Amino acid sequence: MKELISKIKKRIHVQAEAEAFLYSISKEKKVTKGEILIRQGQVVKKTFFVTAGCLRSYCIDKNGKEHTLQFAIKDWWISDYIAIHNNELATLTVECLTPSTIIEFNARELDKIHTYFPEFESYQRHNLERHVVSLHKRILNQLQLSAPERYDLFLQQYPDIEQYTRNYHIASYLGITQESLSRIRVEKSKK
Amino acid sequence: MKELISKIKKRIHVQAEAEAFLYSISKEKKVTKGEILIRQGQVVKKTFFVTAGCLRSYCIDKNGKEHTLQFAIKDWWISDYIAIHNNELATLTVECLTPSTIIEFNARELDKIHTYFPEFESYQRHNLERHVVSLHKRILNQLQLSAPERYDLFLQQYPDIEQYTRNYHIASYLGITQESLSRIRVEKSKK
DNA sequence: TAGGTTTCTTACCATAGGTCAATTTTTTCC
DNA sequence: GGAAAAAATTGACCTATGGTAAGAAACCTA
Repeated sequence: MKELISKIKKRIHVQAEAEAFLYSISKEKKVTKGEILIRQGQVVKKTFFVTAGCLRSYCIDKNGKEHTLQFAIKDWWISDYIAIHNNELATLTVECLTPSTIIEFNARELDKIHTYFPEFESYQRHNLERHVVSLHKRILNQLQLSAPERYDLFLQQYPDIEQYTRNYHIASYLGITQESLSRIRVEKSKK
Repeated sequence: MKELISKIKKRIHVQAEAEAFLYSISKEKKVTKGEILIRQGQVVKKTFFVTAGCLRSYCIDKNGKEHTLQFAIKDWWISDYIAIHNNELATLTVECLTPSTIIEFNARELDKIHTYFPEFESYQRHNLERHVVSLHKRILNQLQLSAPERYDLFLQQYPDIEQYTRNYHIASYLGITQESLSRIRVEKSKK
């Protein structure tokens, strides 16, 4: 929790009351590998800040295949924002990939911080802008790059993530099968 | 411009001063079909609100192929947010697809509205949240749907856009070639 | 409304990546 | 440390979509 607060403090002034509020609505938790924090089809109340380890969010399509939307490592937030924003049931599943430490927030409560402490508006707006930009880039990459190119870029962008993930997690993020990823890795190692 | 202000007023209170500020930094323009508002590689200073017609943003890859990131019709914003946010040269081109009316803003000036009139922070945060959600959905659709399914969904989501666009605009949004889209349309009409 | 340009369609072939199944390797956990 | 489970690899084959090129249709614009 200290990490999160000091991260916020780098960008805005955090009053003692705001800090206390954040503490009051959060709970630090250790989660084990394989634990499911949000399950597709259920009500989503929580959002998570990762302080150690790695989580991912994914959806399961009509053929039972998984598609990874996001990985979250230290200092990232993860939840099902589609469900939270639209007030719908979860379309995503959030799964813990390694033993991790997270801070759990009630999403509705957390949202109130913008009302109580308006300086958080600008903090959050900035975060969302950054997020939008990274999503724009991801979409453009998906449209214009081949599978091997996307994999190379992924390794650059997330150099540390392979230690946490299985190959099929990465494949399902890149939009290919694990078999294809395996072949791409073989080709790459030949060079 | 009235449309934009009344749109904002639906969500927050807009002081007369804020309204005046918006007027002072904007310019309503008519643009013709084919006009380029932002060109890949150039400095991006402006952001556009569409009041009539249709624009799109796209990038050109190393093989010269276009990939559409976004269409913008009435009441949508469009620019190269990657460039604006990262203070880089444009990676996108913004092109006018039909005769359109737009309101042009200097992006830096517009950003100041959040400082001068903090109630716009929450307005903008809400917009960004919605945008993030729609981008999440687009990524998931791209990962899990076939080309014909993506096309069907596109027609549902943008029922009016076909009147403005050429088929290859849509194809490049869906991540397929115009020839493939043509074949998909033939199959669809057979049913 | 003619002539040129752009867009769309179609046919044929090519290919990236998918599917399935068998095998090997790695991880898990008692 | 070793059995069982999970993950990764590999090979043979398949399929959705891409590439190319040519002709048809649509659309500007004079």
